[in-house]
Amino acid sequence: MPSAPPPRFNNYQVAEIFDAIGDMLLILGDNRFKIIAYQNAAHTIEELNRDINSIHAAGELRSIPGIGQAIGDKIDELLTTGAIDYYTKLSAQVPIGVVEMMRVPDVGPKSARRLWEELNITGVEEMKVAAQTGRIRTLKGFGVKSEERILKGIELLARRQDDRTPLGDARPLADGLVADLLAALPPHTIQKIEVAGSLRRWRETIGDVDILAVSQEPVAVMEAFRGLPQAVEILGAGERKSSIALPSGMQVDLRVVESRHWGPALAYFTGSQAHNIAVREMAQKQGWSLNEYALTAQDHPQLPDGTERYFESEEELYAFLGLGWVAPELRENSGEMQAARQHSLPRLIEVGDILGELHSHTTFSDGKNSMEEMAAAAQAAGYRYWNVSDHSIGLGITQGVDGERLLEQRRIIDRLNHGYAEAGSDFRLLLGTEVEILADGSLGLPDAVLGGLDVVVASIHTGLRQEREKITQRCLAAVRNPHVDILGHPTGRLIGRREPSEIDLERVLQIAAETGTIVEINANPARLDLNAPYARRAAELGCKLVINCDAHSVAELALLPYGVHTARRGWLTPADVINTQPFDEMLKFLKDKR
DNA sequence: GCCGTTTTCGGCCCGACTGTTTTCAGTCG
Repeated sequence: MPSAPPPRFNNYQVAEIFDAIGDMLLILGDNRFKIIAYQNAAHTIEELNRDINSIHAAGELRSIPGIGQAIGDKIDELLTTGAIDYYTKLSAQVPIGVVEMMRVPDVGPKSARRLWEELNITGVEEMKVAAQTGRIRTLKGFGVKSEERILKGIELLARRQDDRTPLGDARPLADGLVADLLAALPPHTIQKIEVAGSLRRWRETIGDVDILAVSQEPVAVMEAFRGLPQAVEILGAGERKSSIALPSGMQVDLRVVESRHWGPALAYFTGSQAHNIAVREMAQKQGWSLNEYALTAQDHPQLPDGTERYFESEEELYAFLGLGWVAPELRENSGEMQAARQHSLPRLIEVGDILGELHSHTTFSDGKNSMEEMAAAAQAAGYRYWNVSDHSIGLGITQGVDGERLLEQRRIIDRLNHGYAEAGSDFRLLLGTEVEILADGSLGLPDAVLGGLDVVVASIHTGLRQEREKITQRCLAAVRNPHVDILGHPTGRLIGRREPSEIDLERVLQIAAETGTIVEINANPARLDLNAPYARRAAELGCKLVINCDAHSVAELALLPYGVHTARRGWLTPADVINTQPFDEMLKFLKDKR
């Protein structure tokens, strides 16, 4: 009897298993470096820009950094048999509820293990009851405060539905906090202040907000920070470091350092942890120990131990170590250290490089502003060209455009373009559509209509849950259509709300490269689709990309930085992105469609 | 458990804050 094929695991699911193994080993008190190895492997797999199944099939698991013999074998076992024996045995040993207890802030592996072994507590709810009834204080080393902290932590955990905040929510919150803090203090109390952490790296979701400041009066700054009206909870209160919780449950940390420490401090608090460790290891090889304040000589060939070096900027610190300055978006220990050593870091794309927008909506479909209003806003924002691309009819949720309404849009665009030319402006409108890729792979408008348009964006909005092969073929049919210029938001994901479709992106990107189809990075912070790792992969495969706001209103023109910084996280240069090009050159890329 | 521009064995980043302590472990980032 033929056995059923093992279930398919995606990168995220594989990473979750190795994360869980790491957590269980933590609770069991196993070798800490072994635990770090599992955590690193999980992190690497989650960030991978290729499907782990295809890497496995190619026999290339061991070429992934951080995957060696043991973990490589376990991945092979999982993908071949559908399970990992080692993981199954660990799961039988450590109750899953004990692992979950570690998700409560201030409950770590040591506490979780003692509560489990000494009080027989095997879940968050049991832990809550034990804290409420004063059982926990009976343990040596735990007191009333410990119980209060645990209860507070459980409350905090419940308040935030998800433990990470989308970038698009966190960024304005952080900027608002900085403004409020500055306003709460006498002028010039703070000399420098910057949002660091994963926000400065423009990660698509944020765990907590890190703010770094320089001030001669750290205590006053700390007090003002903890006194902010947004602070519903004080999570920590030191002389130079405080933490607060916002109503959403998100944590914000503020650190105050001296001016001479700014370089190492900003680098340190920007992270990522993996990047920091790599920088520290480099420093160590040169006889320096690096912390968030300074380099300190340690086994240095010429200098006595304890000799310190300070840096007022990150650039000086990196240069001292023989490294080019690494843009925060690249600091993920995914090749940037090697490039920094060789001084071959790319000239990353910047917001100012973007000259036009090729995907936008108006009141002809589900946009909030008219064509005239959108065009005026685009022109005022300094764009040189703007493509009006309303949804094709039949999407159900919106009205849309058909051949006739497109003719109406063409008349408006011709009139407006004529006006720009008359006024001596080189700003130009283009007529396009965001045509729906239907469930069977055909398009929502006939080729004869698409052929008359300047720019065709093709996207999927429905049937996103189709199985892998079906949705991949559906998308490939659109990519191969000679009228389709751009593939819009390729995976359809909505961060924190809707998983990406099962689409085989590796294959889609290959065919996009072959056919000269441009791939979109959708700048809406809810989408960021392609994501950074796949944007990087797309460029590697020879695709050209476009960064589009997909603006549905004048206000959404402001979303562009989210797209550009995602492109930067994908190592993209202006040459990779067609809407950095002047109008005529950009059109040449569109005509390159094969 | 991983890894090698000093190493295939012996390393593997570093400090602030808190609580329950009488000098430090746990947690976090």
